[in-house]
Amino acid sequence: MTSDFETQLRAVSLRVTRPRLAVLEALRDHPHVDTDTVIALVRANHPTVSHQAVYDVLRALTDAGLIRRIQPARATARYESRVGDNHHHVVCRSCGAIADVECAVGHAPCLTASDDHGFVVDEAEVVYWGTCPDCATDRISQ
Amino acid sequence: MTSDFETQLRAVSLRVTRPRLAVLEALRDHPHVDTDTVIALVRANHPTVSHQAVYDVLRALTDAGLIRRIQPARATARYESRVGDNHHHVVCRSCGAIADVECAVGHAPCLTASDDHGFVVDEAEVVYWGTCPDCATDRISQ
DNA sequence: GGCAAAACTTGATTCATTCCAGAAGAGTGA
DNA sequence: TCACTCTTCTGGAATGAATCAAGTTTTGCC
Repeated sequence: MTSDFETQLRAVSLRVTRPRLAVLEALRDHPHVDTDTVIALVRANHPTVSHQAVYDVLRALTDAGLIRRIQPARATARYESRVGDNHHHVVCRSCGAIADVECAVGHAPCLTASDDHGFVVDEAEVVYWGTCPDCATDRISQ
Repeated sequence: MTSDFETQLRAVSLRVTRPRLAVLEALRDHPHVDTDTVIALVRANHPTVSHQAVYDVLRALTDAGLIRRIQPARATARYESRVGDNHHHVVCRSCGAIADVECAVGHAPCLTASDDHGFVVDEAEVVYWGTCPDCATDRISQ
């Protein structure tokens, strides 16, 4: 378990520290959480970790590609540990809930822009906007 | 020209005010600008407009669907006046430049999630990440 | 064990965005 | 055209996520 994260960290030549392991654990157990929640989760087990350390760790892990930062409009940054597969997200407009969505179309035609304006594109990010089941129910019952 | 914007505003039952017209003009002439730039552009013609008014107007116009807010990760909010067609954006990782991209695939298979988790999806937003021509050139020449 | 570099702690700061109270302006009916 | 009402705007202060800075601790390596 922990040694798994250790391996991941070493693989990208990052040192293995308690804050980093704690962040990785928190993200494994709670996908799509924002920075504040990560801090709270980490402190549940390691009360002395500073918020600055969490920001630092999140940035380091993101740069290293171990976690992914997602930031839908009008929301604070969220992170998830699932990387490598090109999956996407559905975001609820009303409550901000996020769920994973597999990339429907196999080799992903949507990942190729029609006219790239000379840009060298290396990733396509898709965000589906809508209403989650809970909010849809609320709206009807009101 | 101006009367065109006036019509748009009235169509969504928003009052026609100088700040609103100024913001719409600024966005027509400068697509993909951030809030600060909008404020600067508006003040070029109407020096007395407060920053709060611009924030207010941008929100009102966004809610009304006259403009669209785009907010790539690690960047401040940007706005564009092109709405209605489902076009997407290429964002340069290094300088933040944004360019429009037509939706390549006609009726857009990428707009349909494979498993929507019960979400009612009404929009799919695609962001292509990469390097713009200028930054690519810089990198090579260094 | 001991050393250098990387990472962490504490505390302050920045900056986009929002909140608030009062003033001004737009639309409406007489 | 004029007065009235409600929306919008002005100016200033406040919020909150994220970053910066200085000094201390820890990690990985010899």
